Amino acid sequence: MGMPHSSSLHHFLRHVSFPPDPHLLPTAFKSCPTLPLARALHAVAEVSGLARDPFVASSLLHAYLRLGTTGNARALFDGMPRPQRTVVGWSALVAAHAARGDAEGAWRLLEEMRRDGGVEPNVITWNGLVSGLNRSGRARDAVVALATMHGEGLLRPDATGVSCALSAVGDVGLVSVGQQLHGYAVKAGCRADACVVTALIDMYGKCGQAAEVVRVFDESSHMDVASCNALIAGLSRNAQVCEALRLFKEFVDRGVELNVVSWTSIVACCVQNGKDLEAVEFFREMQAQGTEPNSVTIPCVLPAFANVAALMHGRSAHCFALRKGFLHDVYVSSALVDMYAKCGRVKDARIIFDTMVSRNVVSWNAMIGGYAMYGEAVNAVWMFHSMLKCKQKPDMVTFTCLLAACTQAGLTEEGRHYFKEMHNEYGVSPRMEHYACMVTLLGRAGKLDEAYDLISDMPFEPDAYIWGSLLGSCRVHGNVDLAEVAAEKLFHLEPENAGNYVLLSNIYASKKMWDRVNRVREMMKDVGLKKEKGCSWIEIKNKVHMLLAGDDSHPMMTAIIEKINQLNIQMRKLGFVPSTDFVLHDVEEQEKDDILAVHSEKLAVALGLISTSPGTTLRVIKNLRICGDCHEAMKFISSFEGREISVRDTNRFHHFSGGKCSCGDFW
DNA sequence: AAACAATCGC
Repeated sequence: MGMPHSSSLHHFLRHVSFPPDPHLLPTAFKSCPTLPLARALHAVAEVSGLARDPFVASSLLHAYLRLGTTGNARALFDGMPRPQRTVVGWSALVAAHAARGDAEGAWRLLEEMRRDGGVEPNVITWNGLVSGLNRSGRARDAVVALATMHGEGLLRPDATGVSCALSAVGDVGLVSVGQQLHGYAVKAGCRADACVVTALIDMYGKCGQAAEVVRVFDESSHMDVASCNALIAGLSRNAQVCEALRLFKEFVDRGVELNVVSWTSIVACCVQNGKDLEAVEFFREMQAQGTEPNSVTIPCVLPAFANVAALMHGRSAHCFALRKGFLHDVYVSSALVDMYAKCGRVKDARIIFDTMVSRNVVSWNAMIGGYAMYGEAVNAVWMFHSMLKCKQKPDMVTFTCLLAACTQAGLTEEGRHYFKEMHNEYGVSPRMEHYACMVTLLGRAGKLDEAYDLISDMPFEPDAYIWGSLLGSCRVHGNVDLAEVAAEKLFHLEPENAGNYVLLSNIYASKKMWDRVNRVREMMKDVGLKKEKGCSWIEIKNKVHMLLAGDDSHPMMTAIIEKINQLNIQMRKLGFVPSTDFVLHDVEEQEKDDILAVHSEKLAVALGLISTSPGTTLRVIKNLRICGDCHEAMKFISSFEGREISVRDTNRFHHFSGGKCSCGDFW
């Protein structure tokens, strides 16, 4: 219990008198800022005999509930004479239990008020129950309450009740119940209520009904900012990012009074749909037009900075959060931990983590995942054990991060151990991503048969990622038989993924099985292939640059290409031989200009080299895994340019320095 | 007596 905010304390003190006054006390309780003060004032009321006054008792009951003690409230309520224990008091108690996530306690109270109190719950009791359960994250219980209420013929809620109910239904994803409520709202005549419109949009959005989201919005007559915001969020949830952007611009043009939620929503929308640079731009724009970010905006925008390695942007968000006192917010600090880790500053991530006032499972996972990205498995394992010591229960993401750390560092035994333990000790059933980690872990250790057995014993159908991992390991260890099994599955699961054909063909080539190499090439011609475009980001002087493989639209492209040619000459002199293993990878690009076939990370590094002063560390982020050829090249470049170069790919960090990589060529 | 829109980690 901290010190009350001085202005609320002053406000409160205006209503305290001595001797206590029966008309003043209820006002005092209404504005009472802390529990100890409420208890003290309760004692005063008790001694003076004013506690028996129904208004005094009722206001004290609500003060106790507002300040979070159901125990004191209940004791007070039980001490009240029976006629004073009305549906109002019972409803408040039910709502308070529900709001704390205590669904069982709320149901027990509901029973008790009927049986012992002889009081029937009304619509407000039910609304309080549904909305409380929903707000405390127990949407499922809220829908059960809703169904019970319906079963008892009590479903006559007003606009507020319908809004609460829709919110709960949306969280559970029960579109049919949502439609019934929609119909009810029309009949009850609250369909046009602003809260109901917003709640309907929200519900349809959460239930995956994008068309309904737009329809409800279009049918609403006035431009309510909350419903505009719900529309953006609903479209974002359903991957309709272009439509969301279009409508947001329209809101701006039509002069809708956008608020901080609107701007935060569009930032979140961009981040959730892979438009990180656009998110950064909206974040800038919101501040330019005078809307200050709040403690929700910061964790929304930080993943965008993290995804494009915008360390400077991330740092200024950190400073802003510090100035505004947002660092106490676990969402803000957890997002900062992740941002620093992903921007190459795992030590700074750790400092944030260590100074956090409260941590949840997400904070721990961000830190463990951070160490995993750096291949620092020892630290990841140490964090995991600290987490257990701090009584924080691990969840499935924890084990994904932990197993990934073991995989990156080649800790085969430890990985096996935690995979067994996650289910046996912590009751977390392994899911696809855990099996994928294990297949990679075993595959890298050369235990291909064991990896295959694990896949065969999986309780659900393995996905392409699993088979892809096995195929990759077969490439490393030259296992043709298992490679063919894996490739067969992959050609079925994702026939258009060029990488699988390339891998199998490379395996055949390494065994000099040329007829099979040709057969795979024929297959590649028959199916329309899709290759994900390589894309890299680098932050130079507070600006993030995006470089695309095979795209020469960057304004500095001529200088970049010149630098790459110069690097190639120097590398050859130092004995660099382009790896033949990756040649087929670029087979389609052969006809194009050689320069356009340069991978995006090389373009980013070349741009970094020519745009920063000597010795500056270069931080590059890439959307795919770094290829072996680029990996070798980076080692050479770090050596003769005297630069630290860090490349974060989809898997982990590669920190190149003095001709060596932090991954030890193991990745 | 109660209420709608935006948030962190795979």
